[in-house]
Amino acid sequence: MGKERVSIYRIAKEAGVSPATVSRVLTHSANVSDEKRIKVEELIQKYDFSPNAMARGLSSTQSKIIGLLAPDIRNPFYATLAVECERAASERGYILLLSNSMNNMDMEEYHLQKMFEQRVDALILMGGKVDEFVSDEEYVEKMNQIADSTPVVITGKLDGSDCYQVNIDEAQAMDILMEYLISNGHQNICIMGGRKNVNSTYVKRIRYRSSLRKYGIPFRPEYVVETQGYSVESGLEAMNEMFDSKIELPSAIIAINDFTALGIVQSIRQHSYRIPEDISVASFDNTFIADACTPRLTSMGYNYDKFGDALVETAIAALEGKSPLKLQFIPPELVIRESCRNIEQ
Amino acid sequence: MGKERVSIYRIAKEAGVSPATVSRVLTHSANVSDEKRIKVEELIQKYDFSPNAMARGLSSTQSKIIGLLAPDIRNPFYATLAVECERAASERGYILLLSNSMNNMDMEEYHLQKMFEQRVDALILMGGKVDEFVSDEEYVEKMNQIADSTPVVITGKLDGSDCYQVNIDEAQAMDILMEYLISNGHQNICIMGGRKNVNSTYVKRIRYRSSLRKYGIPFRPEYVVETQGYSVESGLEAMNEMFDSKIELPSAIIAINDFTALGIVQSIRQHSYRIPEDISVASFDNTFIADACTPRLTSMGYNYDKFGDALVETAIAALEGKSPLKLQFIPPELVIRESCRNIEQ
DNA sequence: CTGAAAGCGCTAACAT
DNA sequence: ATGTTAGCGCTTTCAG
Repeated sequence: MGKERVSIYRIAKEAGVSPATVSRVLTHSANVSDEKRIKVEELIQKYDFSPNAMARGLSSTQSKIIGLLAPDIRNPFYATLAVECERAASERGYILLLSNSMNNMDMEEYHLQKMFEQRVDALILMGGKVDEFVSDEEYVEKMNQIADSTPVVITGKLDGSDCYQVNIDEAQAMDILMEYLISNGHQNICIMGGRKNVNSTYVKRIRYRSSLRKYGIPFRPEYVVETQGYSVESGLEAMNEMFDSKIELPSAIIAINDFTALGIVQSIRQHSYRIPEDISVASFDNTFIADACTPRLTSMGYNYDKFGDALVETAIAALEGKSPLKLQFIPPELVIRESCRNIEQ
Repeated sequence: MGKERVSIYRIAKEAGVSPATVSRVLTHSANVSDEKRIKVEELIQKYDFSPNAMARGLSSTQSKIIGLLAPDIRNPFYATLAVECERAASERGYILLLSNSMNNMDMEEYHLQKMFEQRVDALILMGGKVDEFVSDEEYVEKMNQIADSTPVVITGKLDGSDCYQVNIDEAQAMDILMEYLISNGHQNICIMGGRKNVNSTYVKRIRYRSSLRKYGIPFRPEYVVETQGYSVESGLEAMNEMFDSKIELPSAIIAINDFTALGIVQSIRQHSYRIPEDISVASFDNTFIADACTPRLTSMGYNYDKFGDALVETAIAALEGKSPLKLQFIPPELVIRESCRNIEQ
């Protein structure tokens, strides 16, 4: 370690070329004679040299970093998406800088700040503030300010913002799920979990009602159950309350996500009902939870790998000055397992 | 955007001071007269200026980034640990650069390379190669090479390496769990899941046997069940095989982790046995899975937030030239839920 | 306490 | 095809 750190200067001197030439072979940005190129490559090999990303970024004014701000990767939905974004970014020569906002404004701001300091080339935002039904004005203003210098791609919605949006087609997802349940003879269908001020939840409820209308099934307000959280516990408590109330039990329950479904399943089992014999349960997201649950959950899934691709591709297209679509939808897919039954037979 | 980007020069000029002075107020690295400091701070506020981390890093030769290489954050164990490391790093002014190796050597190398290019100040490695019982010689050599210039902290083991280690005390964890089961009357205890060439698994098996010996319980080799993976499916298959074989069913099963436990629970239920009435199940890691399972799983947990602190603190101490402990252990804690019963009554 | 100036390691014109 | 020369935006001696 007493040695001079190796830089392109060191390589250049030893190879008898200029630093610029070393840079050229490093970036393939221009032709270099075979002779010199090979010489330089040998030295690079010899010293196991790799260029300093900070210097490169400073000089090129491109960090080759994409920032990804998620609410909490302990939620498998975000973990899966994050992993796919990382893959997509790597495939395109970018690094993913992942942070968790923990659903906390201060944290969110802190990480946004740090990402800005790193001069990330683009920003991907998911969940949290960008998923609220009524967009926070100040927040929108701040995002627009960022979007002014850095492309911002969001999963969710942010009214009046300059951001690119790549969203799950929640509407279609709910339509498909409702059709599946109704065609299996269900009429008393409950949608359980979530807050109406969360956009994705709002959209699902809207489509739930329009599906009912389409099939001529009367809407029962008590079958739309709001919960504060999107957790296992939320589902458990909501379902317990339904048992405690005198509400007629639905034949099928749509959980707002896999976590909530898990809680609902627990409650149902604790009350000695069987799934799907007595009650059918379906959910959204199709994380590994759906597959790990007993019985395995029928769930609306998304092609996460395409989702990651779309997010990252949009970000990169935007930062390269191309104009990607402002709004894209990821098609949902119904994954049928053992938690729903046909009640007509 | 036609405007000159704001840098410390812009601030300096407008404040009538030198760039060095702006830098000083930014870093609090030296005293600046109140008058000038306030003037500068006002301008910083006005332009919403934040320093370019690449320039700062290049100049100071400190990136203030800690790299964290995990196998796969879709596994809640790693997700939890990653979140805690991120928190710990943030609290100390560092950024966490998280990547997933996906249990793939090429990916691991790729991300290690990228982290090196970013000149991360320290590296935290978990799972994968650093958890193999027989350490890969070439890998050790490479890690030592990295450790030569960058502190490396690992969770796991790497024989003959210069790395710092922060490990779960697997031995104590197994001892506690065995004592709990045995004191609840269990004699036929099975340990299911994992590969013996994974260090953490190896240690658990060793202590399993020594616990048996301590309590004078005969060792039955058929009660040590190896699986290739650490997944739900691994557990399901292993338990199914046990049912298919003519082996006497154990009264308690220790799963190598929560995932495997989940699979085991599924298999047991499919075979119409009850938990814990017929068979007790316990596991390691105490992720949210243990709490979400039905019945809720008794599991050996760790204080993840202390774990994250230890990892990050060790990394930072090392990079600051202090000499943290080379080897530290995180104490385990038994979380008792409803999946094990006392069979003596 | 403050400013001038020299880098940090690379890329990107601009020459040649 | 290759070398020279400026920077990129900050920190850090070194003077004063």
